[in-house]
Amino acid sequence: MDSKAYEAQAEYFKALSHPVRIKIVRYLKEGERCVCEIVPYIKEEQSNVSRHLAALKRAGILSSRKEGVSVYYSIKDENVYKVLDIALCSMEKAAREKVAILS
Amino acid sequence: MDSKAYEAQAEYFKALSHPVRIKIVRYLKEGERCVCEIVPYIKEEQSNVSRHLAALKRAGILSSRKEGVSVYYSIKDENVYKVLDIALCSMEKAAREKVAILS
DNA sequence: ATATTATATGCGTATTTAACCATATAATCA
DNA sequence: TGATTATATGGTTAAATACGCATATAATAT
Repeated sequence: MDSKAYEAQAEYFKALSHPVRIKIVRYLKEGERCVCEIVPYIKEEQSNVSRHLAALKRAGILSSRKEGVSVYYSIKDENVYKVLDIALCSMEKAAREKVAILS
Repeated sequence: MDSKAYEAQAEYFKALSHPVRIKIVRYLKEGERCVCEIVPYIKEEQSNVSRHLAALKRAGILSSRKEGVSVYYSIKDENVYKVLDIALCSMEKAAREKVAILS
């Protein structure tokens, strides 16, 4: 594995390294949503959400489709949920171990 | 899932969002290594590597153990390799699709 | 043609991150 | 004790990121 590969992988995780972006990805598990649905769900500035969506798209995690005046975003590859779930699992395990150590 | 959980997950991915840290994690797949082995492998400043190691430890991805003057780092939970591998897989898939579209 | 709505983008700023260099700390050895 | 080695940390700086506000763009409706 060469240095470009490490950089590419780092980019992928960088896209997932913000709570708003994690929240967006999880929200889209139910299916594609347009920006006008995502913004009120996320409860952040529209321009801010727009940039987070762009970041996720750049990383290849989301894709988008324009319909009239609306833009619909969706998950490009369901594997991202495996990534999220395994990470969560691992974190829960670590947290439980910490509890065990402290009690 | 509440906002703290999104932040915690984001922290985990932030720890993986740098090429040097990915490289360190992959290197440690073979087993624990001391800083004096990791630094020459990574070929970056010792202080720089030390901080990357600290970041991975803070995120709960690595643990460390002191033996004499040396500090040995190791993977805390092998699940991180599932995370890395699935992410890589997903990226490869996206890249192959791009090739298909362009040809 | 004008107004309206949905989304994206430019700009300024504050915060965070990464890197380097120098130095502190801690363990071992002579 | 003093020197040496391994690792971590303080300070500085440059670059990247996140955010808000204002505005551009593009599609639709009147």
